[in-house]
Amino acid sequence: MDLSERKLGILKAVIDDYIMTGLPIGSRTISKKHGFDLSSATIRNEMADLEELGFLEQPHTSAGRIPSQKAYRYYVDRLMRVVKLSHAEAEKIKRYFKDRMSEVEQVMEKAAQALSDSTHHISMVLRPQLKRSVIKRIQMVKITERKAILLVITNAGLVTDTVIAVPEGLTPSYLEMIGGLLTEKLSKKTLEEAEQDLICCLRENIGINSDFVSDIISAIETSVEPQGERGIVLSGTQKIIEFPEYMSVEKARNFLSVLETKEMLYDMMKKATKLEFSVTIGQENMVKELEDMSIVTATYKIGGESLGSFGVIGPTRMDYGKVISILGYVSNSLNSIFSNFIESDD
Amino acid sequence: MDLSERKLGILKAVIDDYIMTGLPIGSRTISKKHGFDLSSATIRNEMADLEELGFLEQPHTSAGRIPSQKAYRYYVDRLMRVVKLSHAEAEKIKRYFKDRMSEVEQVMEKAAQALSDSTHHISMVLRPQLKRSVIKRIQMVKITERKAILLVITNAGLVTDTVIAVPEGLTPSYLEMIGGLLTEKLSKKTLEEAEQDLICCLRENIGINSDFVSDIISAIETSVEPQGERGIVLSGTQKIIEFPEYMSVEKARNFLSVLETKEMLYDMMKKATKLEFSVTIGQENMVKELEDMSIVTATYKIGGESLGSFGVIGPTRMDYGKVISILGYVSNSLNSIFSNFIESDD
DNA sequence: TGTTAGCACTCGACATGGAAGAGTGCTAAT
DNA sequence: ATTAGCACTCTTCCATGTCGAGTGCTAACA
Repeated sequence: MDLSERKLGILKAVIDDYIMTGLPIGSRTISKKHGFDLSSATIRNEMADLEELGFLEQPHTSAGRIPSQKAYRYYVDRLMRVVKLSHAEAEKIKRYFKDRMSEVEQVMEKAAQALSDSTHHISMVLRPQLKRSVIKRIQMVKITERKAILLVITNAGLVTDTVIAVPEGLTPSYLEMIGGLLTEKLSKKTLEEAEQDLICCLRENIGINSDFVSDIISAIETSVEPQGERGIVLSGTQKIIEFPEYMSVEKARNFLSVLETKEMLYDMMKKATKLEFSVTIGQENMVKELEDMSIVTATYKIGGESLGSFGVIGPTRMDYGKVISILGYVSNSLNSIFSNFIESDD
Repeated sequence: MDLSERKLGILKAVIDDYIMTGLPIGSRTISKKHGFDLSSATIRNEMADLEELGFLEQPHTSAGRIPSQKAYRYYVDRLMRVVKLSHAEAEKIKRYFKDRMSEVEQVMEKAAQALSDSTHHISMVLRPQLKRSVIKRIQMVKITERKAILLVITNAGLVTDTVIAVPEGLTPSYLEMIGGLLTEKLSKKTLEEAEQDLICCLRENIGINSDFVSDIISAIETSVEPQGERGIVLSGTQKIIEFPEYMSVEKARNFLSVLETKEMLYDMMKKATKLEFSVTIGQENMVKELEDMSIVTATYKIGGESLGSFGVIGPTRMDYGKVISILGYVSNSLNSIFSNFIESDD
């Protein structure tokens, strides 16, 4: 699996060039553009070797070569240089985050926009996985005769709020009392634990109108894990038409239908929450519809813990180096924004 | 401008057929498919007349004819039959609204999805224009040491909630007091009036930390009218690739850039709030990038007043009859959902 | 007078067939 | 080990020809 210095150089040249142009690269191009002091014939021999090793492919007999998936993998693992962002690019991203933001929703949206705008790929941002964050308080505020807002406040400084219906005639102080009860039962627990508790043993302990209680419970539950559609934010789906690889309407449609359901992406992103960076190239993702797409992800932290991930999805021919450096930059931005959400425990 | 019965029939046949197939219609097709007892030659003569009158156009000499914008206008105003939705179609829409929903955001999203799914066009839903709804109460709830949630409760039963920063050391009861003060000053006023008041004469009246007060004010202001991006929900933008008229990448891109900025759409939708239904065909919309798109809108009511509009945008070749009946159905659905948001004034 | 049949004509869609150009593999010379 | 040269392959592009759909016009018909 060890390639000669020269083969490495040629492989890198082919990949770099292909990432830029999207066109198969011929031996002549390489001997000219990239200062190798070798004739095209020599390069040809080397390229033939690389093809035999599975790093290059020919779309047809007399076209140039294009990198294989194996080549991209090798590139990402060993050849790639993660470039530092230019000042202009960094500024462009900063601009998205310049408003002071106090709501997760808004931050996610901005992040998604910044990503797709900078990378020119479709971006995905996973909502924070709050399961492991700890409840500080639960509070209910009556807003009209029959409605209240349920606030769940966690140590991550994040709040989820849901409007719930309340039986007529409940006094505000009564609601407050229930809030107090819930806080007492559930505070110091993670949302995940709380969910368990809610299901099994809360109903009995609070001897009130049971319809109301189950409303509250389901509200807390959905706030813990907003599923599928609401769990992931996409941006820049329009970008696909810019990629020649999706000119075939058939493919484009298939791909879009995957994006629309989101389930698949949601699962992937959730797994990716464990790794600081991940790069999944082509068929590595095991999903047929995405077999010539790559997915690059990174994570963000809230209170020191990786609670969510985000990334981009695009054709395997992707400028991995640049994408990764952009993700890194956004990751830092998110971390610092979210750190403002947190307050030291009292 | 009065056409003979026969010309009318032929015109309708051409439009109906073109809406279905997207292909130019020849005289033969019409004499065969649509039970006219006339030969193709006769139809040809009539079509030549219709072309002279500006209702039909020929893409090139020996193709069939396609309807002109004028024809669509005529069709919508006089020829079209608004078909009743089939049971299956109605059910399909109902399914989107089956969950009990308590938040405007969610309703809008579902409505947009239902629309784009049923019409196969891009759909747009305008957030309720709350300016004219009346404030009932303003309340602040402290959630952490330095944060509070600001709740604005209106007679439309709608709540906007924003997280705001509070100076350290403010007691909950103090916040409650400020809430009470604001309620006293602003309740019974429309949000629009309230905005005026806030700007000119509130600062002096409440002699507190002025940074904090202006935070509150700007939070209320943005809750009154979430501009541009946040004021309109789009769905189904992916649909464009399904339309042959957008195969030219250049056009598609232009169109998408209009959608992305949203400003234009926002203005249109806002104007449309005044009319129960509106149909804007092709160049009637005065926007160059949308010159071969049509926009059909309807409105929804909250508490008897038209507070928002929604609609679809698609190629002029659009099944207007069906689209309008779908909009009608969705309008009813929204009205009944929102009526649950309201509670009788006390 | 309105309708129809017939015919020449036009134009796009599609298939066919070189010619040009890019790139390759192989061989022989350096 | 490298390179120049050459035959070969395959795509792209353009010109050409054919087919079919549709038209407009004229003459005949009811």
